[in-house]
Amino acid sequence: MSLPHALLGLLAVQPRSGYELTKVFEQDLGRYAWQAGHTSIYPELNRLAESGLVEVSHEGARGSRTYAVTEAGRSELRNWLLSPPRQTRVRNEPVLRMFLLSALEPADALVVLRTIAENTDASATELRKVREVDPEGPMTGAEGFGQLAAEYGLRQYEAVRDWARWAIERLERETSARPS
Amino acid sequence: MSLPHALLGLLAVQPRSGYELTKVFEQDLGRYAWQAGHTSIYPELNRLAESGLVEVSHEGARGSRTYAVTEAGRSELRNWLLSPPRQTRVRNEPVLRMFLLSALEPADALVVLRTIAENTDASATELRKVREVDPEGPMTGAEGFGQLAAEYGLRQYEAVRDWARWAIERLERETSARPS
DNA sequence: ACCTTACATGTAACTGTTGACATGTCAGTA
DNA sequence: TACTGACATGTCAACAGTTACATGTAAGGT
Repeated sequence: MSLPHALLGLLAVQPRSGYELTKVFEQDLGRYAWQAGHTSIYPELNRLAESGLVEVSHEGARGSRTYAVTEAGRSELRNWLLSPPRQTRVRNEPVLRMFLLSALEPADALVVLRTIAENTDASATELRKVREVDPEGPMTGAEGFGQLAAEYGLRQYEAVRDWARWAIERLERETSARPS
Repeated sequence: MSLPHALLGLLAVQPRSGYELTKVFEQDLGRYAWQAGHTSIYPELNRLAESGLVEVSHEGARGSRTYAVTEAGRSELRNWLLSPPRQTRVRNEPVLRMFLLSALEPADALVVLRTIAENTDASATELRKVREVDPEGPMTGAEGFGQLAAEYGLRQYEAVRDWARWAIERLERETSARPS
């Protein structure tokens, strides 16, 4: 149940409407960290408002409501982020695929590994461009969010790519050394 | 819904009982890739057996049933692993925490980052020891599974640690450069 | 004989999430 | 004026996953 904290965190950086929050979850946040659709977000915002952790700071056109964290909400967020990282539920399909590679014959495994290496390398290259738009921008606030995220994603991609290359090399060496 | 494929993959490496599969999910697989308890595994095994993708290869003591993949199951697994990686559901609390760091004041963010850097460094050191037990073991089969997993986990930890150190450095530089 | 621990499998209620459905506003344009 | 697309929020049924409950066997120690 991290969704309330995710919302609290986003609203702590700047007040937003449910619709805007939905958009954020479609970007890097939902891509790397936590995914949520508007059908989860709107009810959760109402719950948070009821508990007094957020409040409607502005009502705009088309019935839009902009939410902002309250002091209680900011305190709850800080509490959560500074508390010991509890055990976490992992559910990562790409990683699962990597784990299951051993179940394939070496030739098939190599095909998959090469695809992984290519895709992650391409993604890393793309992210590097994004990062270079403003390489020395501030790390806190709305832009800093993107900076941290971009750098994290970049390093993730590079790590997976390098792992895939390492695995390919070992697998090739092994296959040629003792062919079945 | 990757659980059936995870089970198929594990059984493709070697036949196991539901109990043994449960144990595997408590190790690295559940730690890095996909987590599942016995209450999901047993019903799923029954479903897979009904669809003919696995079969009971042996019945042992205490009512234990050892499952093995059928040809159909092996084909389904290969299909899934070689097919284009569909979009995946991300749900990763540690990463979410990193994303939300920007919502904290720099001093608090530094505390969290230092903890992350220390923890991931410790985990990396531990994993490096595990890996060195058999650094040149085979990559396929039951042992190779562990080798790939260990290397992947190691590189993940190191990547996160390096990212945290990078973020700490930038944050410190920024804080001292223009203190609020 | 009794107790404890690990082995081994299962059901059912509850909770959380998603997908389909639903409604309405506002701006631009044909 | 009518249409289209983006904006904006919402409900509800279906489904997935977890927790708590439940049962029983085998091995080893006291």
